Amino acid sequence: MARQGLTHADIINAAIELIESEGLHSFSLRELASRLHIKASSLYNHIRNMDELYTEIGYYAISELKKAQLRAIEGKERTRAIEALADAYYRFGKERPEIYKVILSLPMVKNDAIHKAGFDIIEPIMTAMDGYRLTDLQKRHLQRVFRSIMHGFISQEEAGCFRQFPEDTAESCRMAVRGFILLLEISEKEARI
Amino acid sequence: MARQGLTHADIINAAIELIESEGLHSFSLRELASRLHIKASSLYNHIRNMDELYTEIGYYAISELKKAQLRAIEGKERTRAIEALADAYYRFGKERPEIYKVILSLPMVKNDAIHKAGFDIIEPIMTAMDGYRLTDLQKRHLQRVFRSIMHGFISQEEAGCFRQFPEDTAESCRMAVRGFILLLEISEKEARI
DNA sequence: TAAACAAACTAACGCTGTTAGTATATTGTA
DNA sequence: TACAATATACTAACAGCGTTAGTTTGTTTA
Repeated sequence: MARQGLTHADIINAAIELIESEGLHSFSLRELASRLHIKASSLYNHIRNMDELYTEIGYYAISELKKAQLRAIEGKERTRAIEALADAYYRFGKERPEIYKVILSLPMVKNDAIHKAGFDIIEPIMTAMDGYRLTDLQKRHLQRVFRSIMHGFISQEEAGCFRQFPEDTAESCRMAVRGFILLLEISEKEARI
Repeated sequence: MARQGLTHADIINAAIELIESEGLHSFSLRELASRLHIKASSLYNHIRNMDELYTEIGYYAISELKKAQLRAIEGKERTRAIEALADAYYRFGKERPEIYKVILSLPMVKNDAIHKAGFDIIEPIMTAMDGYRLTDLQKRHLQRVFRSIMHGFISQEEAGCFRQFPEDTAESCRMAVRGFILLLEISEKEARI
């Protein structure tokens, strides 16, 4: 009754908005339904269940993060590209922490869609490393290193794990990125041997 | 009735055991109570609420991680100390992933107990850096870098975020640690200027 | 205009953390 | 030893959660 022609996309968008404004922790289907002026059970006409909703939001988050990173490295090479990439990642994590968290909750089971999402995650860093003469094996290890540094930084800062000292965390992050660049440079030298 | 003289510690220990065996995700007070052959409401004679239970388990996890790290670096210096520290951290995360996760859920509000726990987290890496001639400011930044790398690695591997390639993740982790050691070495040179 | 479909509904189930009120076993004290 | 106090268990219930079944109703298609 009082049908409003809600689409699947409307549901996802409303869910993203709600998660970003109220936090992932307090998100619920009943609250989402209430925002859309329907009952929770009516959501099931548009989504299969909560897990799939999270999965879709996770895909969205990954694609947004990817876009931000690709935009950041456009036209840049080597050190400048890596620094810009790290900066874009860091800003995404700080500006959209709730959406960022959803990525980690993705069920990384061998599934075609998740397989693609996995490669969307690594594409920016892989591209940014193009300017370095590295073997594929080195790149496969090094992209993990980069992602560990960035994810570790964002999630710990968000959780309040860096509050022991007042020093600027962005500065600590730049230091971490510098360590990664050093690693790229020596890996490059070793690859030539 | 049929009183069994349960103590606060019994509850915490049973909770830890249950989380480690069944996973943090499926943990519930009713399941915990069932394992102890009491009703869920009876738990409230021993704990204030679930948040406080998690907080205590988080303290436990931090102290275990700290012990493992301090044991690992005993008698070691510089590169060997850092590598041993990283290895101990990595193994803790792999062997006790469910308990490890609880640390991140700790409410890092300014509170005396949590303040102490925060310093328990950084003590091992701070000690391991003793062999390097660094300024206090450098150490405060660098401990964040180390923790980011290690936490980023553990949490992403646990979440399945490193499954794009078959390469050994432990090898990727050693590479990350090598980058951190490079950073320590260059920071040391800069500190002498 | 009738049939098919889509999108909403109500009601309920089993799960969750949590509280109030009650009974009983253990412990401390006179 | 007897009595009071305390601690530990209980039952019953509440509000919230995700989810399902069955039903009504508006819209679209034939």
